[in-house]
Amino acid sequence: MIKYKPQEIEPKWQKIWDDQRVFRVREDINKKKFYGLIEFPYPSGDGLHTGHLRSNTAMDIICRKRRMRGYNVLYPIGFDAFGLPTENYAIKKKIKPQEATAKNIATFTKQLKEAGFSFDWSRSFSTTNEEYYKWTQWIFVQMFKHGLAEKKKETINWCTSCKIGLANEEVVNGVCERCGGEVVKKIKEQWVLKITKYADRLIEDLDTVNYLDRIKTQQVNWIGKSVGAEVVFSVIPGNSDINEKSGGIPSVVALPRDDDKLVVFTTRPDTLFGATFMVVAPEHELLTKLKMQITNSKEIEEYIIEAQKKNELERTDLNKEKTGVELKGIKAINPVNNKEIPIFVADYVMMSYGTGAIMAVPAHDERDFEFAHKYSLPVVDVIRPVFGEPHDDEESRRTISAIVYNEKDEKFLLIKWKKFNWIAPVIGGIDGDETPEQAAEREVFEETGYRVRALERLGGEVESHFFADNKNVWRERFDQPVLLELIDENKEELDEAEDVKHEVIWLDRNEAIKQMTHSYNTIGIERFLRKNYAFVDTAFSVMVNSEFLNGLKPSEAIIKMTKWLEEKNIGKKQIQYKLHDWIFSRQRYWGEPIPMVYCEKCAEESELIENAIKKSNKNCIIVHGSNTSEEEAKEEPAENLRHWKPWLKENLEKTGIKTSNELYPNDWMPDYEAWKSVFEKNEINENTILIGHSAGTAFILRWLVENKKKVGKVILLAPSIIKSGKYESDSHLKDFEFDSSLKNYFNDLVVFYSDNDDEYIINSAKKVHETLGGEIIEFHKGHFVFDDMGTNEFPELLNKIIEESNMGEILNYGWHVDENLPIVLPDIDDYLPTDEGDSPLAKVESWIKTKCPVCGGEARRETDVMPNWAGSNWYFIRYTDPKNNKQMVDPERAKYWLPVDWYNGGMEHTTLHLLYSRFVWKFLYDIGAVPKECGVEPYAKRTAHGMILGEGGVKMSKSKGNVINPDEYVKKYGADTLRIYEMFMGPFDQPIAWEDKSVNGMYRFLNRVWNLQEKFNTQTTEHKNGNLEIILNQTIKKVGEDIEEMKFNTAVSQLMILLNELEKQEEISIIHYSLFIILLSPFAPHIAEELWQILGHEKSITFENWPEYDPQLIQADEFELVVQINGKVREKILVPTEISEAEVKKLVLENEKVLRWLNGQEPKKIIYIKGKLVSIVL
RNA sequence: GCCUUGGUGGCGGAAUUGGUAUACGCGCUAGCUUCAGGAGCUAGUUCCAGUAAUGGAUUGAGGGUUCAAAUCCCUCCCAAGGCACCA
Repeated sequence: MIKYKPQEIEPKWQKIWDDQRVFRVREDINKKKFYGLIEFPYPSGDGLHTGHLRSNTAMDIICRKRRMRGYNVLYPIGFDAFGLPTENYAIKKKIKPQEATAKNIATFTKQLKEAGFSFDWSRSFSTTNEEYYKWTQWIFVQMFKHGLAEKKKETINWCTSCKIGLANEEVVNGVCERCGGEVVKKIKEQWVLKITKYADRLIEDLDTVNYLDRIKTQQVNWIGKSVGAEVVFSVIPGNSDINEKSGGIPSVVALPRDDDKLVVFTTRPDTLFGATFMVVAPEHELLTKLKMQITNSKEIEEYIIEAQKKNELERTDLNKEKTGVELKGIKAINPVNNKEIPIFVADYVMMSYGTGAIMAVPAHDERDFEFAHKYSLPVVDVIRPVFGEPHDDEESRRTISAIVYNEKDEKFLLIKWKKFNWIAPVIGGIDGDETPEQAAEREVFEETGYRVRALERLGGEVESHFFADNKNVWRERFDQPVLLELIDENKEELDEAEDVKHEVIWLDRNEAIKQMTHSYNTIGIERFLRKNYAFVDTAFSVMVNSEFLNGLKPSEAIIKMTKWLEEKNIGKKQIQYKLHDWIFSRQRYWGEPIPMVYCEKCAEESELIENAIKKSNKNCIIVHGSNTSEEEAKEEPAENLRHWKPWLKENLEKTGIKTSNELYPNDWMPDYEAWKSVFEKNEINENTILIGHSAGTAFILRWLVENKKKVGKVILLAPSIIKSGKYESDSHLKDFEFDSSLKNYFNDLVVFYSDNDDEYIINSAKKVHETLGGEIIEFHKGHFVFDDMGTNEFPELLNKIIEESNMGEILNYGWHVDENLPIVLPDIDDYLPTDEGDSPLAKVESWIKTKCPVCGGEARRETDVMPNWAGSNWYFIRYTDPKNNKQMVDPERAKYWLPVDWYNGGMEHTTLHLLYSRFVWKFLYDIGAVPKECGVEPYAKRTAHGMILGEGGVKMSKSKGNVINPDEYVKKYGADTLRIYEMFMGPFDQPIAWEDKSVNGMYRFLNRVWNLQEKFNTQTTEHKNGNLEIILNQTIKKVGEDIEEMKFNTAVSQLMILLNELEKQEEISIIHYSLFIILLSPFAPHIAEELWQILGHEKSITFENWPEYDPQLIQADEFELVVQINGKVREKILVPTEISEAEVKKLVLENEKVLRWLNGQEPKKIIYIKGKLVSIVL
């Protein structure tokens, strides 16, 4: 027998797999498919690292097992090659990023092939291929067309050393995640993808997938949905002396102006009565808007500057004390009780969450309490903890509990009741008009003889209901905890009566809480110890000091208050997300160009629209009518309506307007009756915008007259049916007066028409304008005509009108899509960004200059390039059809392979990459680019592997010099050894340290497998060895199950157990030997193939059947019965598996050793656990 | 502070539907083999006491439930990773 030489075997088999195309797959509807995916690597200059190998090996094992199970397995690989590291590497080495990428991909390819992964290499691509990024750009274009991409000014994190903008997620501890450089705030125009519109679905659809729980949790936490209410506070001019006036009648009576409002978001509207002040973020607009009213604006300005400095330098210093400044000269009105409360600016409130302003409820929010404590602001309790249940005839009492703390020895003063064995603080009733503080001082002196001084109240009152043994009555107690200090340590003599009842004890913090006999008495000390007097728990509590909420549980109060706010029109239910829209661009070179051009002329024109519909920010209803008569309708090409109808429906639904088929009762005619039902279904008031197109304008006008409703704004797009003073009459439209009286039904009118419409439309538009006034806007060719819905701009524009009517600003006007994809990244020589931080592409004038696709005038290309997330969030789709140059993917191929059945990758990618790619998938699904059959989620299952750490458990890094280079190990031991080691080293999902010594053990294992050939005997066919048979079957079971659960370490150990058993045999049969090799083959494919060939097989082992175990043969016919006496193992007896309980008991009680332990005693109890043990209790 | 994961021999770890704690591997010890070995084979290896039989202890700490706890419950400590004033 020759020696095991992996260096010879492995290249041999890698070549055979390649030459014979063993792992290439095709769609085959007769076979069950399995799509296994690993994160495609970033081909860095450092080469493949051990982490890639671990993840890839794991999925390789799963895929190889699936093939043996008869699945059609797609296991693809590619390269995520755009990005800064390569760009920097190229600059450093003075080569082009294109060259660096090509070189790195070649290295990675070689390394991956040497590891023996069963990839289908024919489907491989790099994100930098033009044929690939053409579609990445296409996806961006689709997003833009659907209003999900927008270029807008954003305060971004700017890395001063990389000269790129970073997403919030990429700033770690105030420095750049990548280079560690300083990060500053900078306002830049950025492309932003509106992932927040998908926030809800990104949470909800998690129910449909099989992800590790911690991955799901991470996704949910990252999105950070909270439900609460938006509440509007009025702002009025006000006296600045808060202490005098707080809670009183407003000092200056002034009607709140429309602008003077402060909107807050709160998850706890139930606590509104406890809101005693407000806080705005330093960036809040109120500060500039009311600058003239604020009397101390200079002080405020200084504070803001101070806060900004902090933001830049030590944003992460969270232990810093809260600071803030009151805005003097203005006040807010708490809308629930009309009380005047002060407003502060403080940097503990963030502009990026909610509305950038809060109502502060110091009694029930730790941060607000801290702030209130520091600035001596009033604290109003609105939630009171309750212990026990109310009881009939209970006696009510107001009490104090005195928390006396001695700082010197850190002990609390408690008293021990001799008769009842109670330990409690001093508790006593409040007499007459005593304050709780006075009562506490008096009670402590009376009961203990110590003279004490009250310091402060520890939160609010605590309600409890209990039976008072000492007085023999039911009690209801409202107890105010008060913190006190000793004046001195002298103790006066007590009355004998008091002394007999109880004794004084001093206990430290742990003992005090532990020894106190009643839970409702510990709350004072707990509040003191936590330095947190704010009460936040809501499990057992009721609302107090809250008028109509009093007596309710907080959870009920939230609902009631939200309803109340809505009725009074001062607030509404609101959902907030932590998730931020995805800031998309990078200002460097090595990425996909963003296929957009900017045309100044178009932008100017679009500003007109912006101005026209600005400020109208509520309901928006679009009424479309296409043709005025059936004859005319029939002339319209059917193609138009096929595009138009679904598009209109979809867009209307996005605005929240419900649509149904009745909108178009027949294929041709818009129907006024149907539109009426739409009007009726929607609340229409002065905030409503009605947009009518073509014949739809008539429906609007008619409806307004019929219903005498006033609306905010009417926008008429290309009105085409108004004729000389009367409305056109036909079978669908009644006559109605078209005159200036219509003006009474709207606040504002805008009429749009475009210059390429026929005279009829132009005249109609002018007629409307003459009669009703309003603004009239003419557009150049291209707008508002929908002869080809797929490419026309009208949908885009309408989208914006819809959207901006709800959102406010419009910034994307002037941006047009360049449809000539791919927009190829030009070859340049100077890779340095400009001083303003723009992409080096900004210097390539010849590339930038282009024609406006809409007006044909001069326009400029976008010079930002996409971040590397862009290419990596849809690559798994492309694997199913990588060579398609007509579509992103062929729907039929997508239907067969997608969704991905199992996706494994690093924990570091389970937040952003996963979230972004799920978002992109959902979008592609919505627009039909991914067929509906593929489902709403891209990955059916997602798992994560632990990181491999360097020797000794520290992170691997080049600077530490502890990076493991897989090449060395492949050379020395072979890939099989490396694969087995990486699987065996520890639990797959946990981080684990590399241990060089252990690798050799795996090599030894494979050597022993190899040497087993010596014992193999073809003559031996049936080798019925009981024990071997059992271990073999156990191994088939365990290895199979463990692979599914990714418990590769125990699968390998089971293979070792089987090997140990095989080695004990004199001779090994062909069955045993073959099965062992098959079980081993997913882990160590090369050696398995070689041994398989030595056995005389001509075909690859890849498609051999994975074995089934025999359940009968898993258990031996005898087992070792463990005998426990009083819980200790005292004896083990070999008994037959089928032994009965009676026999066991008999056998055990006859056992010599057991008798010795029993020592004549009669067992109280004997418990028999079948097949395991017997437990004797004495 | 919050979230997640984890804490078991000298080391990586196994066992968590409560039922023999320490499987498997590394390392170590002794012996065999070999000219030699950072090779191979055999035996041993949780700790303490004992030549041994055997006994006792032991799963981060403490408490509880149970005939029985690494596993379930409570309190606390430690480590790694993530988030970070989220209203």
